[in-house]
Amino acid sequence: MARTKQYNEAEVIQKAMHLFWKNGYETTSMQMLEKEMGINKFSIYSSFGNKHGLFLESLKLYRSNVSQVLDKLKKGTQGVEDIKQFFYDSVSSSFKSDNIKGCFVTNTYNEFYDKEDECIQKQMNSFMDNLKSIIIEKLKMDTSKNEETVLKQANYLLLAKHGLAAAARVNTKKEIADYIEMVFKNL
Amino acid sequence: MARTKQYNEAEVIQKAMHLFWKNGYETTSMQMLEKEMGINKFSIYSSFGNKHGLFLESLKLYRSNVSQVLDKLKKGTQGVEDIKQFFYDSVSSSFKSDNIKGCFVTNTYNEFYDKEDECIQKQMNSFMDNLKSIIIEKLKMDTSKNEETVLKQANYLLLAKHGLAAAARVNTKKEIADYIEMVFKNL
DNA sequence: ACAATAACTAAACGAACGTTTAGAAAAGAT
DNA sequence: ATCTTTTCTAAACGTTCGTTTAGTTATTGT
Repeated sequence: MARTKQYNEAEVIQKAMHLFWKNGYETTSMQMLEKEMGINKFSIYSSFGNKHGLFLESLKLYRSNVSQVLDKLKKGTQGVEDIKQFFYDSVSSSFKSDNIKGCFVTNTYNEFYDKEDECIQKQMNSFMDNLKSIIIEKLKMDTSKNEETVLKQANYLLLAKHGLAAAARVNTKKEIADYIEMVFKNL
Repeated sequence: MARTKQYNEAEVIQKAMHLFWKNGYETTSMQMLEKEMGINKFSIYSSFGNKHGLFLESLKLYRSNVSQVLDKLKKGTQGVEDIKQFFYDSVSSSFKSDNIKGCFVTNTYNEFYDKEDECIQKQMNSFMDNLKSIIIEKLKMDTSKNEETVLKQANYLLLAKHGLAAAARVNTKKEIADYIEMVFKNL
């Protein structure tokens, strides 16, 4: 046969993901990706097609990482308390090391909102829809709430989560903790 | 003397501001600015130095526009209710016409957060500090709140405002109204 | 050991970016 | 009306972008 790859695709995607996560799509250049991933442009293109393909793989990896946190939320039995814990879990990964970069999905959502990119939009919407249905499920555990209240609170929480992810990039851990506590005070 | 300018600087800044507001700094190209402002690149450079200078002028214009809303907040006598109204006022301009683009300052804050641009950072910080002190002032109108509570709630509201501005770009008017109502439910 | 084949390096591609510049057009002062 | 001065047009500047391509290196099966 022939020569074998000198890099592991899963490993280099992870490195690409962190770069995209930190800087966004447009700001991250192929040059930066080369350096961070430790492989040549040619290798990137032969493995992932193009920059966009690499970004999609990074998004998928992020989602699969985050699915652990979502599973934990899904399996919870404490309703609103589970959601609150999910909020904390969501931002906790932003504080590992010194890289505060919010939520990759939300960052992407903000960057691509008016870009008309079907692949990305699809990923975003399925993520958000999934999250919303889980939140509704948790809220319904409190049977005293009627349908309307549940939906209103779900919308509120989604927006709070969105805002939190955006704010997580520029605020301190304490400020964010205070914010989460206040958000759930209202439920 | 000689030929006179065929455009009004104040007018073209306004057009530039809307473009930057909608797209952010990097995404807005000189080509787009030429088209939107209706003048040539040469004119832009002779009036504003460079793209960065034009952006700073756009930010200043935005702040001076927004200062009306801030003055209204400052003059309010109803404490928390004034802040709530300020939240509504802040997003209302996003719904004039179909251009939902959040808060220009917050958008800029997010884009420039890790860019090390002193001029921009300075503008951002002075805006945020100013807003925070006004919010604290309003919260203190309720004399039953102690210093600690006031500071905590002010941080909460700033973060909520930040998140709101980010979310305003992707959410509907109703979702945003629901969010604001929930934010102020127990202050 | 050798030929075949895939992975690698590095240079170049066209396009778009922000910025500059040389020359044409126009308006006020004399 | 002419001269002077400034604005405007339009083309080109050097970089950087994402992407491609020719040529070299290395590994595997025979």
